[in-house]
Amino acid sequence: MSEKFQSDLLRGSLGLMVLSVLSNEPQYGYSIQKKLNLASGGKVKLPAGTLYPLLHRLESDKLIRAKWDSSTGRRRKWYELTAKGKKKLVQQATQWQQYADCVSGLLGKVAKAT
Amino acid sequence: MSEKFQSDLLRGSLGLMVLSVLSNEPQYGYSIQKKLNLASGGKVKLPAGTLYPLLHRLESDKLIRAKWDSSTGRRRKWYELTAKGKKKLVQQATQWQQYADCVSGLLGKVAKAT
DNA sequence: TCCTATATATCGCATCGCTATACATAGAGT
DNA sequence: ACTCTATGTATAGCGATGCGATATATAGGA
Repeated sequence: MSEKFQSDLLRGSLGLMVLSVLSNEPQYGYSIQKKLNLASGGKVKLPAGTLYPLLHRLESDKLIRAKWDSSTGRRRKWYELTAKGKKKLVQQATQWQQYADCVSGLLGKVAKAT
Repeated sequence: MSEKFQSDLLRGSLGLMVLSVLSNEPQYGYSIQKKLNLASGGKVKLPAGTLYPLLHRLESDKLIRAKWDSSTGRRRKWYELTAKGKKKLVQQATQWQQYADCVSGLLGKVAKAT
């Protein structure tokens, strides 16, 4: 139970989900990984090889901002949303909902047949 | 208005949408293109460079079956679902709905803030 | 005659999720 | 003291695929 979603489904929404997690409070990579896994009921398991390059992309796009912290013994890189990131989050969330509604609409008949 | 969705969103659901269109009745490539565009309110504009390779993939996966027809003057390649394709359609539609619900759930707070 | 729509096809680029690999430390169990 | 697991970040390279560009061919209308 709680199988993983196929990779292709994640395309185009992983960045959005990460931004969403960060909208509540600053997080570091590993905590984002755990939060997403938990919040999705174990369905979204971000491997490190996906997570960190993604965070780097979001940072170079100025959607998030990074800050190292070693004061707690553990060396962690904390991320927080930038103003641009907050705007992007709302924008993309809206677009995602539209897209999901669109696909659901197209699948309407199929879904009923289930 | 009626902008196109970004490419990455389409990943993992384009095949599903094509199967869905074919579930009603056999179609040829160009008609699938037009149907999807229409059914999505102009939001899904499948370029030929996406459509035909996709159809070839679905065919080599035995999800659809092709048959040339030149009797109408126009040379057309008609596609129809195989039994395997019908099964796959239901399966993928179900998974897509689960995924969409999952993402929507994660975006809940953001959506409300809109 | 020319232009647009119809109809299918392929090449090669760019993107990005993932596996594999690497490195480093904290803390618990033996 | 030692080992094992969890924590924590990082990159190289592979594979899949959407898309722009390009090619080819024909029907039908202006």
